[in-house]
Amino acid sequence: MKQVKTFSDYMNDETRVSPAEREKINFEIELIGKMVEARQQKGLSQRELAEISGVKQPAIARLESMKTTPQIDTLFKILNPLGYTISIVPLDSTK
Amino acid sequence: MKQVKTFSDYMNDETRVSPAEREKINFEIELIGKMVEARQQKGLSQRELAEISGVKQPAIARLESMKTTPQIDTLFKILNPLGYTISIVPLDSTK
DNA sequence: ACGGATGATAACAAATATGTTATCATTCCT
DNA sequence: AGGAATGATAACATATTTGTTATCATCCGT
Repeated sequence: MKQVKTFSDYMNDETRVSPAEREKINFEIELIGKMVEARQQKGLSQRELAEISGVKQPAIARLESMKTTPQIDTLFKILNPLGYTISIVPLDSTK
Repeated sequence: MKQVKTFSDYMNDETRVSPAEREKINFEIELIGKMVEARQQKGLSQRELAEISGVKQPAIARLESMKTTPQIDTLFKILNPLGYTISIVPLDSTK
């Protein structure tokens, strides 16, 4: 049994988390961070972003508190007015 | 009001689409292209990729023929063994 | 011609996200 | 204190994707 001391240890343990799951978790952390930061930096409330993006305020709240993982169309609806998009990149380009 | 479900519906819809919808279309084009190309370049059949990724063959077929838009966890499950991941980038960095 | 592999599709169940509406606790301002 | 704004949450309906299982047509090699 491996000793798990940190979050990184947990994330790097492939017996518990697959590489794809790790990618997803890292992506969500990055997503929520940029999403919340950009929204607040633009001085927008969840309700205002809801009006602009077309995604309802409860859905935004659920996403920001990581209760749910967004669908791709929801992702673009929210990221677009915040000045972001997503792109596909080779795995080794992120190291 | 027309129901828009697939990429074909987008292409056959002459009405305007929002910026977020356009981002989604571009993303899906990029995704399917790289997904199919990488799979074939690795000499993998849909069934083999299904075993490796954990995503069932019918689901892969639906995605490659753009019948459905993947969920984010499905996206990572498929892209990871093909050597890709996705990242969040500023909008102007894609021009 | 035959058998195997391949991609596509059908039908239904299960899982998950979002819409909708309402409400709540907290913070902030007057 | 009072009121408005904010983020979070509840409950339920709706929409969409995926799992599951089976089947089909086509192509390819023997």
